[in-house]
Amino acid sequence: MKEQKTKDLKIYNTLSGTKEYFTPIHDDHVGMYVCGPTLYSEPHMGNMRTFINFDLVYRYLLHLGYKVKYVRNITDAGHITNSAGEQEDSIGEAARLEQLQPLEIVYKYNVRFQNLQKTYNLLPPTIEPTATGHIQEQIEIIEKIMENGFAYEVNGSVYFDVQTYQKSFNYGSLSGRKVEELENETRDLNAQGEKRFFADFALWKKANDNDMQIWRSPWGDGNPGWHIECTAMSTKYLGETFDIHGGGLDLKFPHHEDEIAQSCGSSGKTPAKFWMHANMLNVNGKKMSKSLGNFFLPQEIVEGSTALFDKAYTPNVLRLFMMQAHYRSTLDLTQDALNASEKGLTRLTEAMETLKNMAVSEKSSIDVISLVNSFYDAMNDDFNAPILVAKLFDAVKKINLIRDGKDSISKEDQKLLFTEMSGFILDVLGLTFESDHKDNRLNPVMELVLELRQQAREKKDWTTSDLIRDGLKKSGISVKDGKDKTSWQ
RNA sequence: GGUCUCGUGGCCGAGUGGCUUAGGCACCGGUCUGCAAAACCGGUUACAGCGGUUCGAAUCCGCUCGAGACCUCCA
Repeated sequence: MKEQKTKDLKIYNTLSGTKEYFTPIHDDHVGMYVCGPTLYSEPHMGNMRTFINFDLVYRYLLHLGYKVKYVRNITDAGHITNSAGEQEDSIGEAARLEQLQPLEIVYKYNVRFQNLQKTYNLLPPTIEPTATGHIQEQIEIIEKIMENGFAYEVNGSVYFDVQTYQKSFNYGSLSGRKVEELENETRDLNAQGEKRFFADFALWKKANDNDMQIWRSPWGDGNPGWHIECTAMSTKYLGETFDIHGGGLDLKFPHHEDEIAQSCGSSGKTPAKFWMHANMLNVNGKKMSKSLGNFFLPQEIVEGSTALFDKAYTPNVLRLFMMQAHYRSTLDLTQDALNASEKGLTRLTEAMETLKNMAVSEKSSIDVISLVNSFYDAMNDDFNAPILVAKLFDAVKKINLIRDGKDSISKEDQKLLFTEMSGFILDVLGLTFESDHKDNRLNPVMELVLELRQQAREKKDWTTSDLIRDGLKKSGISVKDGKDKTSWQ
C-alpha cells in the first residue's frame, strides 16, 4: 500500500508557490535540511512548533518507506546582527549576562533542547552539526564564492556582492523580492557601513575588541556571517543539491534567500529542490517571540507553571493541538483550544483501546479500505495533518458504533484498521498512548478505594459512595462510572 | 513607507467554483446511570462588508474595512 502511495505525495514548494509532486533525487533516499535553534536561550513553544512540524514531515517520509537523512543544525556561534557591527551577537550577550563563556551558554541550552526533544517526542535528526564545528568548511565556501567573483574583502571582513551576483543569478527568487525594489523597502538605510551595496551581506566579519568568540581566517581574526553555516553544513552532509530545505517562515528572508545566493555563488547550484516554510505560533493573534515577551516555554506548559494557563498539559496534548492546524497556517495558542485537544486526545486514545479489544463479525459494514486511504490522501496533500486528524476521528465514530452494535467489522478489517491507525497516530503524528496512571503506589490504593465504594453502592449506601466520590473530587481525582467498571482520572 | 498573507459558526481550525452537515471543543436533545459526572449517539449555528464574473462562489476578480508577517535578530 505504501509503495503506491509514495508517488502521490505533493509538497508545497515556496520556490514555485505551488504544490508539486515529490520525487527524491536519489531513488528512495531523501536529504532534508532544517534550520535549527540558536542556543542563546531556551527554545520557546513557537520554536518548538517548527521543529514539531518538520518532525511530522520526517516521520511521514519514513512512514512511506523513504530512507531519510535529516540534518538540523545547532547554531552555537553568535552573529553580529547588523552590518555596522554595532549590536552584540546574541550568544555573546547572553554569556555576558549570565557571566559564562559562550560555549557554556550554548551547552547549557543545548542540554535543555535535547531534553525538550525527548519530552515532545521528536525523533532525533540523523545529524545535528554545530556551526563552531564547521568553521573551516565555512571559510572554504567563502573562498569559493570569492574565487567566483561574488564576494569582496574590506578591512578584514568579507561581503557577498549582490550586484555582481545579479548579473548571473536572480537574488530574491525565493521570497519574491526584486533587488531594485528592496532598496525602497529597507527601513534603515544607514546600516550600509563598509558594504558596497545596501543588499550585500556579511560572509565573514572582522573581530571586535569585545567579541568572545573569535576564529582565524585568511582575512584575519573574526567570525562567520549569519547565513554561511547552513550552506557549509548542508553541502557537507547532503551535497550541493538535496531534496528538502525547511525552516520557520521568518527565516525565508533574508536567511534562506542568502543561503541560495551562497550556494549559487559557490557551486552554481540552487541547494534544495523543495523549500518548505512552517508558519508561526501566535498568542492572541500575534507571533510568539522572545522580544515581545509573549512566549511560553515548552517545559512550563508541561509543568503547568505558566501564568496564563491554570493547568498543565501533556506533550501529547500540545502535539495533537499543533497537528490540528496545517503547518503553513498560523496557529493561535489559547487555553480553550488546548482543552479541546485534551478532550479529543482522550477520545482518540480510548477508541484505540476499544478497537484493540473489539468483538469481530463475519463481515464489515464499514469501508475500512477507503477510511485508511483517506489517511494517506490527507498526508499526501502537503502533509495535511488536520485532515488526517479529522479522518481519524471519523474512524473513532465508526469504532464506537461498532462497539454499540450498530456497525460491524471483520477480523481482517479490525486488524488492518488498528495497524494503520496506530501507525498514523504513533509513528506519523508522534503521539503516545501512555497511561495516565503512572504512580505505582497510588494505583493499588485507588483500586481499594473504588472497591469500597462499589461495595457501598451494592448495598445502596449512597451516603458512603458519594462521600468517597466527593472526597476524591477535592483532591483532583474524578471517578468515572463505566458500564462494567469504574475508572478514575 | 515597501512587499506579502489572512479574515470561516461560541472557541480552535480544515476546505478553494456546484452534497465537505470537514474535524475537535462548547452548547442543546437522547441513551446509560441510584443521582451526578464520564462515555456513547443525534442535532443547531458560518463563510468580514459591498460590487462584479459565472447557470452556480466561502472558493475567481475589484473595492472597503480589519488583523498579521517580512523588509533588523527571530522557528
